[in-house]
Amino acid sequence: MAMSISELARGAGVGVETVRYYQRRGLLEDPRPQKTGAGGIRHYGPDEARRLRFIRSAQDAGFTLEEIGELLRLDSSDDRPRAREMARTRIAALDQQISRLRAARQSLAKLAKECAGGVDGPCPIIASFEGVG
Amino acid sequence: MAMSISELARGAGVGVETVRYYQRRGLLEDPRPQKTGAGGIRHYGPDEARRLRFIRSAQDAGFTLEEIGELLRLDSSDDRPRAREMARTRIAALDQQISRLRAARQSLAKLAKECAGGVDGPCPIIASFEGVG
DNA sequence: CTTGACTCCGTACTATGGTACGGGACCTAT
DNA sequence: ATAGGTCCCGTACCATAGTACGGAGTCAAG
Repeated sequence: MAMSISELARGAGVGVETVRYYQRRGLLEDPRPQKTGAGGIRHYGPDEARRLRFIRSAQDAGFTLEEIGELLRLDSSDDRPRAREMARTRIAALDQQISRLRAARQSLAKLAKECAGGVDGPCPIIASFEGVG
Repeated sequence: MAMSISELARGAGVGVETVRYYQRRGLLEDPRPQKTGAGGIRHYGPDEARRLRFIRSAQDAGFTLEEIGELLRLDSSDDRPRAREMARTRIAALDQQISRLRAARQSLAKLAKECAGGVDGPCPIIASFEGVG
């Protein structure tokens, strides 16, 4: 049940240094300040593991660590409007980004196709992107 | 026909400093080395403008500036296999990224919905992402 | 022929998200 | 009880993609 930092890290697919970085950023709590003075080895439970996985998911969703910090704070507060707003804002950004990536994919497909077509000579890489940006 | 650096930059929606940065990186040529010694004010034509727009498009497609440099070099070489390979690799990465973003969008929609549902108390932000990463 | 906008150039600084390093403490198996 | 593997801690460093700054040169208009 109680994990070491390296087990915690491995469980989320990140490095130990990354976990420690998140602690420094205040995204993960450092489970120990109340202990009797001396600095000893930390132990982590499923809560920390979930929190860490959440951080990675939220990162995949495009939130910055800064925003993730806010989300984590919201998770235990009652500010629903703020949480909804953040979600909506990010969804809009995601939709935009997804369309951009789709457009980019189109251009690349075009590039690959045109490049496969001719027999020799350079393929028109720059031209393949014309009228896209 | 001949533009100043700031016109070139504006035309691509970037800053002058960014153009100069790309020149330093070797992505845009510096139109002048062969001129008679003295360093004077550069003038840019439609070629440079297209090249700059390409850089932005390729960035949207997720290529790094390093990779864009390679693409630009490929554009005037005959290495079609390499160009196709880069395109295919990037398309695969884009497809992955698009799915990830879609999944993230799902989670966020869930978060927004659950957060809108209850009347008070915190909304389960972390829980909304469970089973996503 | 000066003023103000723009340019050039080099260097330094920024933000983001880590990654590495070195020394000491600690824990476990032999 | 000692060797090897972890852990803790602070500090430093890294890559990417710019952005800012200061001083000097240049250019067009009034």
